[in-house]
Amino acid sequence: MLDVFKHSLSATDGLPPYTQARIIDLISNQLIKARPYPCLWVSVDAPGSWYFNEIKRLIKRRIPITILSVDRAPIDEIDFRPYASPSIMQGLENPSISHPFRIEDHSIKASALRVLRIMARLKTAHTAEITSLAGFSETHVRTLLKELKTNRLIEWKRIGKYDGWEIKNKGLRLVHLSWNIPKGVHFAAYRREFRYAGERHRRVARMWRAWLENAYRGIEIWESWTEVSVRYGIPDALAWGIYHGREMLFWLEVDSGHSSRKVMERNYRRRLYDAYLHAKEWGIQIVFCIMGPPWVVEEFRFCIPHLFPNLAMIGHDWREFGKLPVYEIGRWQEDLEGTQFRRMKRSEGKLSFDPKQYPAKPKEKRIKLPKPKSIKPRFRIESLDDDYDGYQGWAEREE
DNA sequence: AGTCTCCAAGTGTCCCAACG
DNA sequence: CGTTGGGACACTTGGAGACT
Repeated sequence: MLDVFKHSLSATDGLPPYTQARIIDLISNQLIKARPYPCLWVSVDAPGSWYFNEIKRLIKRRIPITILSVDRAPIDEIDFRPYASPSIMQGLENPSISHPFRIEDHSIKASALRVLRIMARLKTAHTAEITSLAGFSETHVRTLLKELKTNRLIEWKRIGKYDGWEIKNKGLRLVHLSWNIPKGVHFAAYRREFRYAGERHRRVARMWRAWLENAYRGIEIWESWTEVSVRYGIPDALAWGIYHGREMLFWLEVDSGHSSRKVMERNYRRRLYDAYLHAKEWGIQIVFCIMGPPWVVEEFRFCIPHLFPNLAMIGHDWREFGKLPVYEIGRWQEDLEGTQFRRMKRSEGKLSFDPKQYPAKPKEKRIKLPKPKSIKPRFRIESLDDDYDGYQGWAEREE
């Protein structure tokens, strides 16, 4: 007799598809240990097609698994892959993971949990950043944060230059529970972000959602994540939603400009090609945005190997929040001339500082390291497996 | 100057009961 | 039987004030 277990997830859980896929793998591993012939039914609640397709692509199939949208149930064994024996359907009456998370069992509102989940990925953050990622109003997020603080799930403390929020262990445990992370496994995916490197870089990436909503009227962002792996490259931020009735991805790279042009060129050629492959694979359009100081944005045009049919490339001054150039698929657009800073510069004459006369720093030295554990190359190109082992390494070191 | 907090009022949606 | 409107709820908007 075989067993079918059900695992439900939603795109609004605060995790990108890659991380959800890792959870599914962890659950599979757990089931292998617990049962002789387990099968897994994964129920995915997500709009559009990209999220669903990514989950499907990213999971490892160690046991028979079926991935279905939330409104469907497996009908028979051929829904599973690899194939399961027909007898599994006997267990399908009311299958589930041992104790699936139900929010009603906990004294927390759905909106507060959403904020807490975001905190779990960020670890420490300022209110504006959480607001942007949550997609709620600022005041509402504030009240939610206050509630979370009263429940001792997060705390108010000094983060860098200003005060901010940090998730506590209790909060982390609740979030892990809410994601149905099996007990006893190392799951430190929330440490995707480096903590002390590049204040501004991190800030811009976390504000990506709010930035887009400000710049493009009528855009609907479903979710936005920072430092997310999409197999092909790791965008600093990735927003997913619809614009003009079309499902799209908005890929952000923030570049503070501390690398040589050669390194820049090599990195962006690779990254643009990655984005192109991803867009092609899923038949969607991607807007690839570079943000940084003006000279970096200007330099970017020389890093474009050629124009891509499903990729719009835009560049913008990272000091000017809430604005972006109008994009056009298959083209490169920047709006440096239109920014308040450029106008100012022109009226004042030449800048006294010309970054181009200074030698470029090697890439590895661009991150300041107050703590040794924040060592993390900014642009890593490695396989998924390496990446995942990385998580575990981090988790072990910190626990 | 840039943040965060508190407060009051306003919008939009859903449910349900009363009314024509 | 359909519609109407009150209440609850979740969230937004805007403004005053305080902290650093």
